[in-house]
Amino acid sequence: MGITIKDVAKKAGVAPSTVSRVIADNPRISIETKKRVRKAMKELGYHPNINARNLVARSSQAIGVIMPSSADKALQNPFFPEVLRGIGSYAHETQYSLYVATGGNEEQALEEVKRMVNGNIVDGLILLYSRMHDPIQQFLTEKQFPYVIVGKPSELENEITYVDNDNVKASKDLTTHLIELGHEHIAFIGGSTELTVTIDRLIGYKAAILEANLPLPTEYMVHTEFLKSGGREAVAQLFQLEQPPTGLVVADDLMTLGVIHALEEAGISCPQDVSITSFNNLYLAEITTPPLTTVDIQIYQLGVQSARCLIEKTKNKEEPAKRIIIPYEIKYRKSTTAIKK
Amino acid sequence: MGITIKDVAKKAGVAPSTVSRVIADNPRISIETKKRVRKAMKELGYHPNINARNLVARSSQAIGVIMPSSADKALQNPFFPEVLRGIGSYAHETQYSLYVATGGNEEQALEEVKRMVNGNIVDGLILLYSRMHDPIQQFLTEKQFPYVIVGKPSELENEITYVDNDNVKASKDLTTHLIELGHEHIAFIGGSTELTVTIDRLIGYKAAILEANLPLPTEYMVHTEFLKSGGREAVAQLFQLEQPPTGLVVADDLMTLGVIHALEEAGISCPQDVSITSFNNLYLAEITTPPLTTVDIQIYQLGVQSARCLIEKTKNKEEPAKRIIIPYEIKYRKSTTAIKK
DNA sequence: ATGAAAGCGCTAACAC
DNA sequence: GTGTTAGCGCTTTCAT
Repeated sequence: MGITIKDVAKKAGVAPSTVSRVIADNPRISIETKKRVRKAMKELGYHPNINARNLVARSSQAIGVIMPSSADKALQNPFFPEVLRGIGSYAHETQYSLYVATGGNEEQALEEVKRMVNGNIVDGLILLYSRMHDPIQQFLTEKQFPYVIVGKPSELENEITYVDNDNVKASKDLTTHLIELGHEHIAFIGGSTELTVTIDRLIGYKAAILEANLPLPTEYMVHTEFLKSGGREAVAQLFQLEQPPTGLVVADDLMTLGVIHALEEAGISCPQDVSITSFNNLYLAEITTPPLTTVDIQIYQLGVQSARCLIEKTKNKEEPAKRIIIPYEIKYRKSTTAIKK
Repeated sequence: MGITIKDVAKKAGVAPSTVSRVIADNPRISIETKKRVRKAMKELGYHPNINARNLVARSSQAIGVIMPSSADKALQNPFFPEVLRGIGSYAHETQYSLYVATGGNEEQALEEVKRMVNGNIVDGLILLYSRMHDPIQQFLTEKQFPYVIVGKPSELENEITYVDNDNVKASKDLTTHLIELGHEHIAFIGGSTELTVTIDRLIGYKAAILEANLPLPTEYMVHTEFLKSGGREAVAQLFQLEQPPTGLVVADDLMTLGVIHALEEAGISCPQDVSITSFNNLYLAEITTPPLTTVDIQIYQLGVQSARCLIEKTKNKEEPAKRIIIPYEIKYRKSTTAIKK
């Protein structure tokens, strides 16, 4: 089963190596033989065996994508298919294949990574999350295996290539927007503090608040599991306070959906009673009630650029670590409004 | 770079073939040599080169997953990461790797499929969509390449293995539920009529309506692009009618989100003015306002079972085509209520 | 129970 | 320009 390079060679009346060179489009082969060989390939329906090629080339022309371990529901976030689409697009362009690992739990994820790396299945990896004390990162760093992070590394920031937004600034902008609308009581709802993205967005929020000389009670900074129970607890906590917030910075659109729902249940409506700002500009940010003022972080581009970086890196191992910052754009919609006096 | 089977053989004082047999856990090797060889592998940090193995085995221990071409926003549907998680879980268990292709457009998707199939990159494919006149399916069928569909094939139903829900029945149940709540004017909002899933859900809807001897004006069956513009047109169309519906069967939770939003804009509220039923039980179905009555189609299981079928099939090419029907469960929530008299 | 050797399909020196 | 040949790392007869 399967036409090989030899069959083509025979049919075209040349040596196998010539066929190989034609495939590689080696300039030292005459145009005429190229034509003849290509014709033979067509007629026989030849397709190169990637495994054989990779075996000798010691590379796989494939990159791996590691999703966050799926114990939590975070994977249901449309963020992931969207980055994947970006990565896939660049991979396709450059003829790379795309492996994914959706580790059930942390341990399984590590196993998969080891399999991919040790088995020469992929030339490099993209991590779609960034956590502190991540055994996968440790493993890759030790092995000196090429990888890039979508998001910001929690440590060794200068030694790891990553693709990210300026989340601090974006968050600050968002908060400042609320301040400019007259809000003086602004709270922050974020995901796990283990995630660097949460931390950055928190920092930006704090910076804006402090700069404006507004109060910053610790009760205004709430962290909830990324999706679980839709931010209900967060809302409960915040709106029981003596001085409940009138503005909210929420770290993710999907979380915001939960927040809005919890608010409605509590009889608080957006934007009349509370203005909400959010992150990611998922498709659903436009079709919620109200549509969300949110940061478009260009998820697709995050994907494309991470793939680009990684592939560069696998081709040139000496490529220095770099950071790529993807610009963001705030989409102003109906979930924010000026404070009523 | 890389420890090979030879290094292990030398260190353990055996022949390479013996090491190979140890890896395969061949019973004809004595326990003692096995131990010795395994020890050597550990000490050297040996890992088999998958490419070499696959080259001789003529298999890749990998399966490919084809997403729908991402031109539309459908990919942002959390359905996809969720099936992927299911597939990945089974693949991991069985030590298979997972390739994905997120074709930009139809043509690119076909290219990727050809690359995967012809290059021996994968042993089989899972299609995460089912469309009429799909060139990818045609290609695979011609090649006799193993594949399974998540969803129902539009043709050759008995010759293709697929994993699906009983969408007709589920849709009928949903519609009947509305009827039992006293609704007499029930409309259907579905996605593209090219998708078999839409068709099945439409059939179920119709069956229930007819069985109850209710009117079934053609204006009550609306098809909109799966996500685009959040069902706004659909809503506009339906609620301009002389007799607007009081019950809605919508083919997807994410679409429903758009529908609810459009309704609110039009001053129609759910469930007071219109009851809504939906499909998929995405995470967000619980955190919308109101929470949705929706069919839990067990997306994760769809993934697991499709992987299981496919892997069985790649191992035994004679495995007959079969259909696996995953049970569903209707989640009754607040988006449906009895009609007010 | 183990070793020797051939070969999977391809590429890359090295010849000429 | 093109052919010859030697592997890449592994599995798998065929011997012993």
